[in-house]
Amino acid sequence: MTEERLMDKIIDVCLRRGFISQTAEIYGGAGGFYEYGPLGTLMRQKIIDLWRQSFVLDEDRVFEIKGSVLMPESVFQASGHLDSFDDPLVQCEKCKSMFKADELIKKITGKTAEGLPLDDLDELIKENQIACPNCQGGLSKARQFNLMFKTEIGSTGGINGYLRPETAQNIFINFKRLAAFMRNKLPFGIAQTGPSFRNEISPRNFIIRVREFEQMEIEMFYDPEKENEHPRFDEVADLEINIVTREMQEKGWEKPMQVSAGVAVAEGVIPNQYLAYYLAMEAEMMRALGIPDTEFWFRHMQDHEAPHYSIGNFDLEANLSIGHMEIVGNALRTDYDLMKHAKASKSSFEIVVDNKKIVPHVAEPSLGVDRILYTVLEKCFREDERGWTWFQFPTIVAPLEVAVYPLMKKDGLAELAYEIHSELKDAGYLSFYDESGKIGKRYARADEIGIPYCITIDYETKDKYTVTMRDRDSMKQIRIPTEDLEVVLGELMEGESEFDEFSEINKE
RNA sequence: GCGCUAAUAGUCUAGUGGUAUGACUUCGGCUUUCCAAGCCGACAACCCGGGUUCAAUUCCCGGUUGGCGCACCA
Repeated sequence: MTEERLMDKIIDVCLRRGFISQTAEIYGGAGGFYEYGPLGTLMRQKIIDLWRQSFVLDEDRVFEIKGSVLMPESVFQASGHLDSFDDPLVQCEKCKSMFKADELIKKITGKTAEGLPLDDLDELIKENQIACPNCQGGLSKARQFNLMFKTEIGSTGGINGYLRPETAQNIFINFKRLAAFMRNKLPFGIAQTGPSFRNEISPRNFIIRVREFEQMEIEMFYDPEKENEHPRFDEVADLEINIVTREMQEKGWEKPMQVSAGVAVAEGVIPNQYLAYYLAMEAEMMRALGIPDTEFWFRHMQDHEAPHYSIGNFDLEANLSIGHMEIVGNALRTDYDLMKHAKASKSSFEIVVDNKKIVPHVAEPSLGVDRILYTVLEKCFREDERGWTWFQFPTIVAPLEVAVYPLMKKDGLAELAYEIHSELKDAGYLSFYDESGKIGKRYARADEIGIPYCITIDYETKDKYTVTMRDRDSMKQIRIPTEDLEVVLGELMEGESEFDEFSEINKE
């Protein structure tokens, strides 16, 4: 196939129409960093708003915080993030185990190798014929893994600081105050959105694998004894989700298992209600964003794939043109983080439940804004045989919601159209006004960036106080009284009425 | 991070040891009473640094960024 890749087509539109571009482009760029333009920013905000509404504001015992992006070394020392990745590592070519090069050399030879350059470490490994301690396999060359961005805090560089590799840590280290705010009663959740940073070895695939990314996370704290007493689980129990179990992965499989959240917990497919609740919520959110059920599943990660803090991840994987890609991670972090921070900070993170002191367990849905946004772009992308493209965005994620056009500039139509546009903006719609060129071209421009509705003002608007409204997906047009415009638009956007319910006007 | 490969207007491209082709887009004008029409005009580019050369966008070296493969991916 010499056909242009879907991702390239999407990148093309993103560049031309103000969605996304590379950071520091005029200076040659910086790998793994992207800038969101006017339309990209509007979409991002809508995705975050949608999440905030259903995952935070609709809940009684979930609150959002905003933590610091840069934190002192001690935080990541305790969390375990620093341990494995601030040192030169070697990897076994055979069993793929990773080892700290300097520690391995010291263990075998007794010589201190700390702080040596990579070449010297390689030399020592070769000289002493050091092999993999597990399987005796050959070792790779030493490599520096700085997966966290390091800096110094204070003008004289008093202590080391790191950009956070996940937003979650702010929540764990503030646990005492947050628990007090929640009056030391379980369950409760703390949410956070914001940027996280990972100095990826090899950024790839546009905004999929990047070094700065936006997360939407919740740490849901619950009593492990009551892991199947989620207060609102019955509201999602009947929702269907697609799951790929570990067993299916071992035996081979063709289609994911479709099962309701309730049945999945009852049959032990998903470990508990707290995790299952979020899988169901995420599936609902994906559907709302225009990503069909058939295009994603939740995969139970194999043991060796799960992060160091999780006893089992269910990742939401989307069926993208570049293969299945994790766009949401759902982890069971148990009491791992609270225990680590309690020990390191000499604090106590216990909560009294039924006269017993317990350390809460944590279920964590971690959604990547950038990856979700890219998935929306791919799944809403449409192209016809002429090569014209458009985005079939649901209104809830469309960067602009309505475009207002005068059929022509003259005879006062432009002024009238601008007035209607202003009123729509005042009413809270994301409206866009354009009077240049021919009407057909303006429709095409609107389609390309996925504006769901276009309003055209013509002579009948002046004479009979009606406007035409054009539906992006069907290209059908209806004529409605100007005074009904805001209401009709609202009903269409909320899905309370269908475009077909209104009388269609015939095209020439 | 390794290997291969590429880099020319906003986008896609042609081409060259003597400053660069075309299309689309954008903007202005004419035309135009509902789906990228037409006509006129305008704006706008050789990734960065060094070397060779009288002269480098072109050749060489290094870097950056992208793509593919491997590896990695909390």
